[in-house]
Amino acid sequence: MATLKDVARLAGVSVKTVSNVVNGYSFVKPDNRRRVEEALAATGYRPNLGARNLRRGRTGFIGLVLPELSIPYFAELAGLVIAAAQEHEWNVLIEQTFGTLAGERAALEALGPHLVDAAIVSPEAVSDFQLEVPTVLLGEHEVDVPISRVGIDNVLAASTAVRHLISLGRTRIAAIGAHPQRGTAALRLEGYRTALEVEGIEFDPALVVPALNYHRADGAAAMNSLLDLENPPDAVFCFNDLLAAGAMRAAAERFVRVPQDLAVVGFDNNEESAYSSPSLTSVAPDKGAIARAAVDLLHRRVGADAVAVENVQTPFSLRVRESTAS
Amino acid sequence: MATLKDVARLAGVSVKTVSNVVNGYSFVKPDNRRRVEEALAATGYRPNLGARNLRRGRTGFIGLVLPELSIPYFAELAGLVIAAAQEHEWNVLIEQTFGTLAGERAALEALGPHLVDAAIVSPEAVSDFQLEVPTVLLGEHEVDVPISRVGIDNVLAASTAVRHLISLGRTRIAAIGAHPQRGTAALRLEGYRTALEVEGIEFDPALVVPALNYHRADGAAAMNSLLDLENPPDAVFCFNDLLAAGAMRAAAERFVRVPQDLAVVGFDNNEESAYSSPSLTSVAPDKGAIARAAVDLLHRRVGADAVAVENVQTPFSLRVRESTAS
DNA sequence: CATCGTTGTTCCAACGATGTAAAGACCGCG
DNA sequence: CGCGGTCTTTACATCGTTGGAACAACGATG
Repeated sequence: MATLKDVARLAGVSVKTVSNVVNGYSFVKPDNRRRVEEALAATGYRPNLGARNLRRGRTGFIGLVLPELSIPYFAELAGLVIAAAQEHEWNVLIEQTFGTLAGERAALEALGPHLVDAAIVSPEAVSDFQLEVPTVLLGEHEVDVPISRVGIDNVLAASTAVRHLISLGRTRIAAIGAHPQRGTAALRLEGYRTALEVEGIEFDPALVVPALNYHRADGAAAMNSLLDLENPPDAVFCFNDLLAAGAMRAAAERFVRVPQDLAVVGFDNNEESAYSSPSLTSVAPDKGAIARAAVDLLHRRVGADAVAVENVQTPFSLRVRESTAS
Repeated sequence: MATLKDVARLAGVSVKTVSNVVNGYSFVKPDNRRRVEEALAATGYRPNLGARNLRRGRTGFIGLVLPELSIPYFAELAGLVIAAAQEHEWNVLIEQTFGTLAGERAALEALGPHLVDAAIVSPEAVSDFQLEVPTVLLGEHEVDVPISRVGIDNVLAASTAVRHLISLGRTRIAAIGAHPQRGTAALRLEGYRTALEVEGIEFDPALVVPALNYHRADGAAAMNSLLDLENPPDAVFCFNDLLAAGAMRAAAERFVRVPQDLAVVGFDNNEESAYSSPSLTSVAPDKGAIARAAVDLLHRRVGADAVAVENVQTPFSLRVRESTAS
């Protein structure tokens, strides 16, 4: 592995001159610059990032803390964050929390200034933060500390989804995904209730089903409990697409037809949702916009002395598919 | 940010003694050890990884090169690799190639010894490697250089899947996913042909459909072309679950019933495949075993002088579900 | 009591890069 | 020819850590 020293020796100049060339410093004699560039090419020099960052006081990494890569929403998002980070010459370090308090604490603990320049965190459990690097939160989970956020208007998005169901003529509309701690769940529930109220449909607490995790199995379990009701729903709003996938699966197993007997809306617009049978209507956040906004915000923040709190709202849309065909 | 120096000053000992305590060196007077530990706790000291790795000649990272995180198989695998890497105190750096030659070259170019200690690569296009760090390949894509590999027996797995279809009494069995360059595709095709031969079914080239990418859309397109045949298949073996998802979607759109009119088998056993309607029979590689084997292999390799080539074969199973119910 | 080996601690150099300051080269101008 | 000013290059210190050598303290040994 060639170092600056090797290149310098080969080019017959000092180490610093090579460093200057590498970093695009203007005042280098054309003749020397040429010799250095030849030596760089000849040795295949690549800067040692550890050393460079040690000297510069940066690490060149940002942390991305999320529940689990096997959840499609977070996998898609992670891919987009990696792409966005590349624009700023950042590498991304992914930490999985599995949605647990202990996991989130461990991940946040691990991401000090010694490891990352900044962090993007998608919290589900922690509320007390002890931050050492610029951080931006994804989603709406509430925490005690003022931190910048990026996300969509969950209340509006949820109410849009539910009003879409109502526009189909459905009146017994269930919600799957209530959660005692998650802020995002609370907001989506609020949007659900708002939509019912606006449209003059009475709120029935029996139609709101909690989900401890947001996996497919939870959606299936919730759907089964709804179908066991004396007066089952004719539509269901699921707080993410995995819950919806589970719900549709459970409905199919019980020969409940979607959308005829039961209209279903999801949230997140996972790629798979366009290909399920029936395909799933879903709230589609602009994931690319979220990733870019988060990374750009951190990029502005790093090195800045002011610690302003920004809230970025990214756009969303409703993708109407077969699961809510009329 | 506290450094060793700060801790040393606080504890009234030399920097090296603190370093010794941090690194678990035995010969430290109990009294000093106690004082150092108190000082460590008081300052909340965390080692600067850049500096440590600079000194040690390590980086503390391994690279994971894969096509795309939005492909569920790779997302799930990435999550497992991250978990496995943690056991060895490694952080994982993910590079996406999007399956292109240029992307793979760029990713491999970026992962020198200055950035990672080792790399796990899932290649689809490159064949000429220029490796600077210990590397292990996932899958069976052929390359010119001898490198260690981890993966399943693709021929056996594919033939197992196809023989399962034959055992259902199907005779016109199609294959979706042939690809001119991908080694894995060649092996799965070989397994397909082997199974036909063993079971005495004539090979019909019209039933083998290529797929340039392995996304859902490609599976749908391939399925449509198969259904346009004069004599369409009664079963189809898809080289991954995404192709199968697309195929099932296309079948549903044309009112072809799965499994009655068409049995479908996929490959990879994505989590979503258990929840589709109908649920998808799929070859299930043990992804956890793959991740662990790859990381462990690299861990043995790093620091070793011998450059032996190992080939690790991990187990797989066939998950039979509704798409091949009889 | 001199010697020795074992413990425990410190000092110094080094990993590879960059910021700073200062020295050297070179120019035009009076 | 000497001066000041602009380029251009260099030596040196430094980031935080660890390896190695040197040194100091200690009890045990003959």
